[in-house]
Amino acid sequence: MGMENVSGSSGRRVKRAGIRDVARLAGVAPMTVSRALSFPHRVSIETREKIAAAIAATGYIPNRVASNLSSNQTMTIGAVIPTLRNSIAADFTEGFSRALKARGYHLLLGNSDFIPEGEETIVAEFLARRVDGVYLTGATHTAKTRKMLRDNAIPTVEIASLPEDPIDMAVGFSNFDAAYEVTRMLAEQGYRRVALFTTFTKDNERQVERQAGYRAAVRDFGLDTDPRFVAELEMDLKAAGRQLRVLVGERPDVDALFCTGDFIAAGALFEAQRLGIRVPDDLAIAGFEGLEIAENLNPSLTTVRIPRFEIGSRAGTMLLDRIAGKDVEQRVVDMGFEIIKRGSTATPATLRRETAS
Amino acid sequence: MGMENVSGSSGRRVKRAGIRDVARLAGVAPMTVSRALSFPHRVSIETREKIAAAIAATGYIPNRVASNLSSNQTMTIGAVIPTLRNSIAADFTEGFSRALKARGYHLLLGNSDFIPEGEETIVAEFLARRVDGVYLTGATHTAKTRKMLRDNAIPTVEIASLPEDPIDMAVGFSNFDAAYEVTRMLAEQGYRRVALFTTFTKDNERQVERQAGYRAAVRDFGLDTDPRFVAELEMDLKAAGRQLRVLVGERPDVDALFCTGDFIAAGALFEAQRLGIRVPDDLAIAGFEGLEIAENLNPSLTTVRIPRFEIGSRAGTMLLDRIAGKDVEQRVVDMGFEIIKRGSTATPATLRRETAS
DNA sequence: CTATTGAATGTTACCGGTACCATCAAAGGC
DNA sequence: GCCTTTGATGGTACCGGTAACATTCAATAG
Repeated sequence: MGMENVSGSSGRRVKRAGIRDVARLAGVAPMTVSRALSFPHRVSIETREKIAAAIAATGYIPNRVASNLSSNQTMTIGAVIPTLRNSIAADFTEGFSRALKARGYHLLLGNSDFIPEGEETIVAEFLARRVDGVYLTGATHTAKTRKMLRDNAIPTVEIASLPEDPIDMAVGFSNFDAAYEVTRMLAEQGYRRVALFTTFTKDNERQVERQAGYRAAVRDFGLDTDPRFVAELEMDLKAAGRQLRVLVGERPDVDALFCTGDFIAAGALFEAQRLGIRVPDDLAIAGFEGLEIAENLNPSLTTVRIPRFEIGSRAGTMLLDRIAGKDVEQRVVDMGFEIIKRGSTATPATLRRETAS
Repeated sequence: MGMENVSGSSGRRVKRAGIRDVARLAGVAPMTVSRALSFPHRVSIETREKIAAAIAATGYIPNRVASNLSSNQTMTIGAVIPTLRNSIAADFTEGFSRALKARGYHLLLGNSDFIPEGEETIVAEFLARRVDGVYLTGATHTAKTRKMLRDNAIPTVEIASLPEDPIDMAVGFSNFDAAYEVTRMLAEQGYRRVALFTTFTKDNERQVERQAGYRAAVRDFGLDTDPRFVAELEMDLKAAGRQLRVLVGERPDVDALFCTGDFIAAGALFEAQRLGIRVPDDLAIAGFEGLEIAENLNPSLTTVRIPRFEIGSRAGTMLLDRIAGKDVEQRVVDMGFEIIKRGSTATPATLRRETAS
């Protein structure tokens, strides 16, 4: 009793010191040891020192599992990410993770692979593990996921969108507006035949929204609506290159290309270079996300800067505040975006000529 | 008893069903419910169905925290990653995470920010949470980290290097050999003044090894040893561009540049384009990691392909085998690397001329 | 027909902490 | 000087499962 089993490398079982062992050695009650660790100032200095000595002597490592069970909180947040191989999700998570660390919380991670049913399984497991809160990427979830989280009153934050009906809280930006504004900017710069490359829109409302924003602007500004101007492709540089060849094959007169991801845009830009298509003179290219690479490309890439890290860390503080019982005034927080105009979408040559004359 | 507290959104406390509630409703003993969930075939079909009905009726969600405490295993692996904002670490982790998922294990994540003391804190927390195994990035750890893991006999796997004295197990490749081979290849192609850009080597034995491999090859093949050929910089495209300007300012005759990261190489390549330095005619550039972007650049980038995903997943299966008590024959697994020659390091113009004559 | 066996199920105690309440001595108030 | 308050510590039960062992009973063997 008071000693945990440890499977030693030699195969024999060793007992690990427990709080009762520490207490005995320090000549105090187990409860006092517990207090010394959780609320040091509630214990006298001498006792604290005796306990510290006993802990050092026994090599005691507190058992958070037992502590979690007893105190009914795990100091753990469950996070569902589509995949880590995705800079933007990684940045959200990084910001989030830092906010947690600052308050002693830890991150349990699950990959959904962009599949809502996968997310559902992970969330169920999170609930079984009694996480104190849940972080979800995006706003597309199964009905069961939503119900589980709500019925169990789990503080939850959804990242990257602005859902109309959040499960609990959300931090993000308007994907629709951002795409609309990029398209408007292109229209105002004089481009008329603007193509769109998005990644797959299935179960990904962010891409859906971006596509919708683009379409709305195309309509509002009277741009060319050829359906061949819109393509969904894998999040892959090579796929972007391939699709660019298709596009210029079908519509050689395309004058601008909006990609809902900077890597897609980079892939298209590289392919354009290979094809001898001058950017932006023959074709303007705009990206999305504001990754570091965008400003280093030649020409530098016009893009939408998303406050990725900030969204993550804001989500973290909101979630922890909620867990701590503080009132969260605003359930859906819009962190905005910023269009960064760069060389890849300079005013087109035709316009320049007109302006010059 | 048998009911857990749930803090309802309305503030009132609701009792959550426990295994005893399910048992009562199904008319069986709690133990039978536990068995029905863990070893269904050990329970008769009728009983199983009664229990399933009771679970559905109560909305029972098993409490893994209690289960973990009682069974003394958490089905959790703790992973320390320097940062998620790093494609290569993300790929390792992704492969690892998939291997875990296949066997029902979950991932607890901690960021060390490349600081060994940060890692130490995280590992201590992992031990307190009684993770079943630990995943560490790299082979640079504090003495205390090593001691904690060994004394507690925690199955551990170190990723990305081939440590001489692994804490327990390791999966990686020889960073030294890879860098040596790239440098040799450049030497054999006729380059004599080969520069090196690495990221910071402090507490990062992978970069140290790569730099050492480069230096060994420089020596073995009689290349120019000007110390100004070696630079350590941030993992940042812009920093690479800046450093390239410094380099060509100091040594305009540099004929090749080896970067120990593909993004660094890309940054250098973009800057070269801006400076009017032709690649590979004026300057050859080689990268490291084998990221997707490498093959899409213009010219496409020579690089070292690391089996990132495979390293992660192999590490996962090794760790779980070890936890399952299977013997792991090989403690340090070398997953190799592959040099991919592409356009950015074609034979230099001077050599081409000679060859042609 | 009784002993043996094994599948299905039950009983009990325990995993290692902490919530909650009790106790007790010293300090402070009037 | 007596009562209340405060700080330090202790005792006990309990968190919600499961390990280990016990029990029951029908099927099979001898």
